[in-house]
Amino acid sequence: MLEPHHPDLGQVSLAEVLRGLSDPARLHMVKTMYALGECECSLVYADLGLSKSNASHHFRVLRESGILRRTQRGNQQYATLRADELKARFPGLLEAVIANSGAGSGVRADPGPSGER
Amino acid sequence: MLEPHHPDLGQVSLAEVLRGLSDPARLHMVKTMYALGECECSLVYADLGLSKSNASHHFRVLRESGILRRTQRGNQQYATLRADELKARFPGLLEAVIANSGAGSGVRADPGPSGER
DNA sequence: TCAGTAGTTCAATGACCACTGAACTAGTGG
DNA sequence: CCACTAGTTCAGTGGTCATTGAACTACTGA
Repeated sequence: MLEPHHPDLGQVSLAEVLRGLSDPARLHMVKTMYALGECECSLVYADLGLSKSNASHHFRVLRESGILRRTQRGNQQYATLRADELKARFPGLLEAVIANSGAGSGVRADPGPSGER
Repeated sequence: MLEPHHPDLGQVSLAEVLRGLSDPARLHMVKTMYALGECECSLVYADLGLSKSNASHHFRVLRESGILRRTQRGNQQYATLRADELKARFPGLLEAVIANSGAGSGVRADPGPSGER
């Protein structure tokens, strides 16, 4: 398998990183990786109920946003947050996201009235 | 004109806020508002080259993500970052975004010769 | 009343996104 | 060689997004 491309973080804009983080499933994945360090992909999305192909999609988005790095060992893919690089490029951002990704931050409590338009 | 709806920040998820911030134009708007405090909408998007309707769209996204508050005085709409509320709800996040929204964060930079990695 | 200003709403367009299931690739171990 | 496991790629679907231009609302000042 071809080594997937990992962008130079210097080339990644803040907006792109935020876009990568702006999905509840991906936030959950990031949080898990932050807690576990390098880990098998299956571990990251096991409790998320994502299908294989959907998980693969989200991993790709995160990789292309510069948020994680993937490596292969044997039969399995491993994923690692590019935590140090992110902290160097966007100081305080990852810390804030991790600190605020707890309960109540990824899921809304109430659908909201959506009373307009 | 009907008062627009401003969501309770307690109901807004981190993913939604990140989504609101994940566009270069909106990041720019947020940065401008952070620097200027309450200000006329026209000031916020004047140097962005956004059309009126497009700017109105982005203001609505930011409002619905809980990022800003809009008020009307006379003929003009004013926009204010909900900075204190955001800092209370997602500590460190707004600070990190503002601090990293400078040059090179919203727009891809030139590759740069001192290539690393 | 009338023109001008400020901004919203609407319909439409093209792009992209999340998600699915099926087909595919690649490594592991019998 | 064969099945098994782990994950990717592909085509397609429905939904949302950014953007535009035109029509509309609402306030202001002459």
